[in-house]
Amino acid sequence: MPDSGFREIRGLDLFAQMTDQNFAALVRGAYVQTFPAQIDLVAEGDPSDFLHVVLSGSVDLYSCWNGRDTSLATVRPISTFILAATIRDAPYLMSARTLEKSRIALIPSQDVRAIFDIDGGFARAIVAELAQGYRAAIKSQKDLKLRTSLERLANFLLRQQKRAGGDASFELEFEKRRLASVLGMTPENLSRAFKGLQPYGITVEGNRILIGDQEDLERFAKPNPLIDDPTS
Amino acid sequence: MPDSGFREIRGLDLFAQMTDQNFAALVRGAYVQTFPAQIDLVAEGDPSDFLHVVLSGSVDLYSCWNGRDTSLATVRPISTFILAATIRDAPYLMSARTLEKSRIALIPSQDVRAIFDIDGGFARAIVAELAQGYRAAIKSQKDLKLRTSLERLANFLLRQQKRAGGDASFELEFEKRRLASVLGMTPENLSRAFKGLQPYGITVEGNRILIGDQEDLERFAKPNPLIDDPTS
DNA sequence: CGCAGCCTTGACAAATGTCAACAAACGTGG
DNA sequence: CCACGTTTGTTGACATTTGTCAAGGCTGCG
Repeated sequence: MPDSGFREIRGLDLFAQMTDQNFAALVRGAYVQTFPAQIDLVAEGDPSDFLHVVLSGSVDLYSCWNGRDTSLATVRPISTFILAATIRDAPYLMSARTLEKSRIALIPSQDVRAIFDIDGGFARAIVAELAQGYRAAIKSQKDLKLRTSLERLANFLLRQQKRAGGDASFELEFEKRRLASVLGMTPENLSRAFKGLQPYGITVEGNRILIGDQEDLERFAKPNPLIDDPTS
Repeated sequence: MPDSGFREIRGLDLFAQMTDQNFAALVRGAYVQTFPAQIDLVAEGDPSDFLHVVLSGSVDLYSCWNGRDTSLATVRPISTFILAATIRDAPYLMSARTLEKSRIALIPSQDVRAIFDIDGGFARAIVAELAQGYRAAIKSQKDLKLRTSLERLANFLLRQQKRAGGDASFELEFEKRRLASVLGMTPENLSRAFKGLQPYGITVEGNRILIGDQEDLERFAKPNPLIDDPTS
C-alpha cells in the first residue's frame, strides 16, 4: 500500500470522519495509478468495480446513445466519481475518460460497501456526498429545461468567473468543443453564442474571457442560486 | 400520534430497517394531512422543514425561472420527496403541488436528521434512496441531452406501457400539458409529436394510447436500460 | 346554458443543428 | 527548428426542430 495519494484522500470530506482502522482497510486493496490523456477509465454499462478518486488532472464524464454523445460533468481534484453506482452495486451510467495526464486512486467497490456497512461516520459522509450530487444533477436539469443555450452560456461564464476568483478576466479551463457538449449544444452553436454575448460585454480571446460589464451580463443571465450556486 | 398512515410508511424501504424505537421517535412529531388538488406544498427556495411522504394521490415537482416553468418529476404513492434537501438542511430546489386530492405525511426535517445520526439502518436506507434518486436524475439528463423530443416521447410511452402492465393499450396517467413539460417541450409540440409517432403505429384517443406495432416503435425509440430502466 | 380550461391545428418565427469550407493551433517526426 | 498533418475553432448557407401566437373544437362543471 503505497502511502502516496492516500494521505490526500484522507482529507476529503468523504473519508475524514471514518476511523483510522476502517480507512486503512479501505485503502488496503486500493491503488493509485497515473494515466495519460484521453484514456477511457470506465465505460457506461460496466459493473462498478472501483470507486475512483481524481488526485490530479481531470476526468470527463460522458454518455453515448444512438450515435450521439454528450459530456455530463467534469471531475477535478480532489474528488470522487461514480459513488452512486458503487453504493448500489449497479452499472455505471456514464463513461469516464482522462482529459489530461491524471493520477487516479481506485478503491474496490466491494470494500467501499463493506466499510460503509460498519462505519457510521463513513456512511454519513457518503450520504452528504450523494445528496450534494443529487442536487447538482437537479440543478443541471433545471438549467437545461428552463434556459436557452445563450442563457446557459452566460450563466456558465458567471459561475466560471466566480470559480476562477471573481476577476473580470479569466480562463475557460474547458476545451470549447467539450464546453459546447456540457452546455448541450454543438460547437458551431457555441461559437455563435459567444458572439451573441458580445452585446452584453463579453470578449473572447482564445481561452480567455473578459466580462466587460458585470451588471449588464448579470441582467441578461439572471443567475439563480437554486440553479447556479454549487454549494446550496 | 395518529397511527393512520404511519403503518404504511413503516413498510417503505426507507423506514423498514430502523428500530421500532427510532421509528416511533421519527413519527412522534409528524402528522398526516389531506390536501385538495392544485395545492402548493412547498416552494423552491424555502428552508426544508419537512420530509414529505405521499400516501395517496400524486404530487408534481416543478421549478420556475425567469417567467418559464417546467415539471421535473411526479411523485406517486408510496414514496418520499425532497429527501436530499432535508439531509443537507438546504433549501428546496423544486416546488411541489398536489395534482389531485392527496394524503401527505410530514416529518420534521430535524427529526429525520437526528434519527439519521443515531440509526445506522436508517442511514443506510437513506443512502440507497439518495443513490437511486441521483441515478434517476442522471438518466433524465441523458434523456434530455441525447434525444429529440420525438424520441423522448417514444421512450416515455414504452416506459409507461411497462409500468401499466405491458399491454399494447394503456392509460397515460398524465395530463398532456404536464407531460409536455416533463418531456421538455410545449403542449403544441407534444400534440405534433404524437402525430409524428403515427407512422410507428401509435394511436391516441384521449388519454388512451395504443401501440400498434411494438417492434416498430422500439426500432425507432431504441430504449436503453441505462436511460429508461427505472431500477438499474 | 355558458364559461373556463385543455387539446389541437395552422401559420409563422426563432432557435438550433448540419454540412462544407477554411483558418488557426497543436503535436509529431524529420 | 521546421514541415506536415491532424484537430479545433470559426463562419456561411441552409435544413430541421422547436417555440409562439391565434383560432377553434371539445369537455367538464357550475
